[in-house]
Amino acid sequence: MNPSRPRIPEATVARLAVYLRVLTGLADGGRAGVSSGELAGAAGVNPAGLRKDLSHLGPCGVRGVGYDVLGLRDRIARVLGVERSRPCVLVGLGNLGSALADYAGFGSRGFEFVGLFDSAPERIGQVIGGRPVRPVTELDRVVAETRATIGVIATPAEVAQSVCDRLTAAGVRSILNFAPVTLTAPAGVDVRQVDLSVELQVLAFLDTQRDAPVPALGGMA
Amino acid sequence: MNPSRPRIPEATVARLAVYLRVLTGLADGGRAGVSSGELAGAAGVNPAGLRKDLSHLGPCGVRGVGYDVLGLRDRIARVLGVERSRPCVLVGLGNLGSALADYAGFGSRGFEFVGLFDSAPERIGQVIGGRPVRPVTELDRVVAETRATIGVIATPAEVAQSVCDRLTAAGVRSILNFAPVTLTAPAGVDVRQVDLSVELQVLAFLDTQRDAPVPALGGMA
DNA sequence: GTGACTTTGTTCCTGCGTTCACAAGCGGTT
DNA sequence: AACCGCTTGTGAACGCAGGAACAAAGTCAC
Repeated sequence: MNPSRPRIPEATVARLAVYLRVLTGLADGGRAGVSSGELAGAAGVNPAGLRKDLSHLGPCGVRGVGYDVLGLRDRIARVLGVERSRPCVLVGLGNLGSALADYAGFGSRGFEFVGLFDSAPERIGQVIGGRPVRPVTELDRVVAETRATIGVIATPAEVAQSVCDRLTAAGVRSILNFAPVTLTAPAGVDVRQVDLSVELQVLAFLDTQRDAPVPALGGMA
Repeated sequence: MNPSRPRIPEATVARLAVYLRVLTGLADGGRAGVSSGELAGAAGVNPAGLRKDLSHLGPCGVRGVGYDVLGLRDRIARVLGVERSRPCVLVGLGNLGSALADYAGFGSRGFEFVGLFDSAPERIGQVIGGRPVRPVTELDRVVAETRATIGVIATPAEVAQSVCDRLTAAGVRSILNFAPVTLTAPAGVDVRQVDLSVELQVLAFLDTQRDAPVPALGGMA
């Protein structure tokens, strides 16, 4: 129903990325068409919800038939902005940072790490994922030169805020933070937090709740 | 208002884990008391929302004064089940898996990796985070012996489903999956999906939307 | 002992996301 | 050419999360 851009819910955007991954797999497998039911099953969501998500991009299926795999894939890719490659910088090349830099999935999804930065001298010069690690002192210059607008923080928690400050000062406007701290950024800068231990703790809570659904009443130990 | 256990929203549980991290930091800093406003600021949420989250554990603050840092920390820890150490197994010791196994934050939050598993012969025997890497053939036995109920999957996407099947067959009932595939698990098994590229794509979309907020209506700068 | 201030805990309300159910439309078949 | 089955797209209701405002309660000052 919508023209194209305005107002796509964030939850929908996250699912569109999942659909895109599933569709890419189907396309590689040679599939030409797919129904909402099958696609929803492969993505782990409700078929009606999937159709509603897709309705935000306008009509893109054929009634009575289903969706064209390649067409839908390209359409979602265009909406998500995967068509053009986006320059990103990554700060912190510890275990997690190295994993991110080496992850092939980013390149095929329109992300290119144009700069890897670390403060440890022994890491400078290492080549990870085809890119050399540079000292953080070059961060501002590289961000300005490459016009990178996305920054990923995979540093220890203690320095994450200062890295965030430097990134925003250099012009980065979207930050993905893996450090277990809540970052403060200027208005207009979007920060997304991924806390691995939080995910685990939610899992542990559900585990606890399943073991002891109703303890006794209210009395504590 | 609630006794203690039944019905805490999942979104609240995720935030409780964040509060717990902030409170631990305050406690280490020697702080004795804290108000909802300050705690909310440090956690990046609304003060009223924080109080509502905390109300699920019953009254735990003092009106006119605030919250006792240590008391609140212990209370949240008890609700989240951090008090007792939970045995977890981790499958896939690539870059990401190694980062997880080596992450000190898990141990201090009540998670203990009692088994690290990989299928690559060159990784067997390596010691990561103080634990040796074992062949996946020992997975079933170790899960049974340690009674591990939580499994973490950090393998390539192609084998994630088969690893999931083996974990559930061995008795694991909570799974945290980092592989970019949608897993199918039996009823009663809780699967949480963390897709790093999805997070990045949501960020990229918001970036795109900001650059071109209205396609054809409002003129751009 | 009384008053006033501070902060919590709760309640109401608004908005969003999700799900269910139906109408519209297209292809295949006779 | 007309019918029938299948699938999409949309409209409406339900439930939930988030935010703001108010009442309860405890402490500090005098």
